[in-house]
Amino acid sequence: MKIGELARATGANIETIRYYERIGLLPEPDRTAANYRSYGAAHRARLIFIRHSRELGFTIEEIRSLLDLSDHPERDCAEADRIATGHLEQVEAKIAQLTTLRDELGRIVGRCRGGLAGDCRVIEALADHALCEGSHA
Amino acid sequence: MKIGELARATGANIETIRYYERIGLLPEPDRTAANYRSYGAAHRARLIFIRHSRELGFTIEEIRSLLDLSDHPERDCAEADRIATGHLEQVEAKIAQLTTLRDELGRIVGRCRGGLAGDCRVIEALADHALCEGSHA
DNA sequence: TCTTGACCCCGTAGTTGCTACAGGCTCCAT
DNA sequence: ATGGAGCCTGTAGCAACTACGGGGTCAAGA
Repeated sequence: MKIGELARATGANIETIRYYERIGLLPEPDRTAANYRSYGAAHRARLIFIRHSRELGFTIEEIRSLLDLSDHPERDCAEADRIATGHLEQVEAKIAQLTTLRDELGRIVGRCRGGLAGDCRVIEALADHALCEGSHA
Repeated sequence: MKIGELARATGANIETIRYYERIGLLPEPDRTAANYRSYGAAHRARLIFIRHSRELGFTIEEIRSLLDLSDHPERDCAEADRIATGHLEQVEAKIAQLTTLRDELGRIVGRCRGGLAGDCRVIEALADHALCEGSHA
C-alpha cells in the first residue's frame, strides 16, 4: 500500500509516518519504480502499535524500547512492565497535579463578579502569590 | 536587584526571565554601568504573576491578555473571567482524558505476569488495536 | 596586586512530537 | 494533453523553555 492508504488504515497522518521513518521508528519501506513508498502488513501493524502507544501517552523513546522488545520475543518482558508501570505512575501523578490545579482555578474563577479589571478577583488572585502557597482560609 | 536575585525571589530561572523579556512579557529593566539588568518591586510582582499563571497552566498568550487587563484597571474584567473559565474547562477535559488513559493503562499493566516478551500481555495489548476501541469485556 | 570563582552578558541551538510549507514529480482519467 | 490527486524531498515552524559557548565584571582572599 502507498503512504496515503497506510495513513487512512491507521489514522496516522502522512507527515507523521514520514517523520517516524526519519527517526527510525518505522523501517524504510520498499519503493516503487516511481520512488513511492510501498508498505506491507508488518508496517501497518507496527504503525498501529506506535499510534496506540502514543495515544496512551508513551514517549517516542519508550515506544522504541517497547518495539525493540516486541522484535525480540526471547527477551524478558520485565522491561515492558517497568515502562508501562512507570508511565502509569506518571499519568497518576499528572492527574493528581491537574486536580489540585483545577481546584485552585475553580476558587479563582468563582470569585469574579464582573465589573472593572482593577477590582477583578481573578487578576488579584494571580498577582497574589500567597494564594498558591496554601493560605486560602 | 540583579537577575540572579530576582530568580531566587520568584523561583523562575535566569534563562526563563531573559526569555520573558525577549518575548515582551516582562518589560526591559534598567541596566547598571556594567550592563547588568536591574529590577525593582514592580518587575518582581509581574514575574510572580506570570509564574503563578504558568503554574496554573495558562499559556503565554493568555497571560499576555491577563497582564494587559491588569495594566488597565479601567477595563471590563469579563475577559479575565472568560480566559480563566475557558482554561478551567480545558483542565477538566484533560483530567477526564487522563483518567480514561489511566484506566486503560491499568488494565494493560495488570496483565503482565513476567516471562518472555513473546508472551507479554503488555506488548500484546499495545499491538492489539481492538483494545483501544472499546472491546474490553 | 593578582587571581579565583561567582555572577552576568549575548546569541544561537536544542528539546518533544509533530505539522506545514515550497517546489517539484507521477499517475490516472477525461 | 491536461488537470488534479497524490507522492517526493528538505526545511522551518509550534510552545515554553533550557543549555551552551565565548566572553565581560566584580568582590574577596593570598
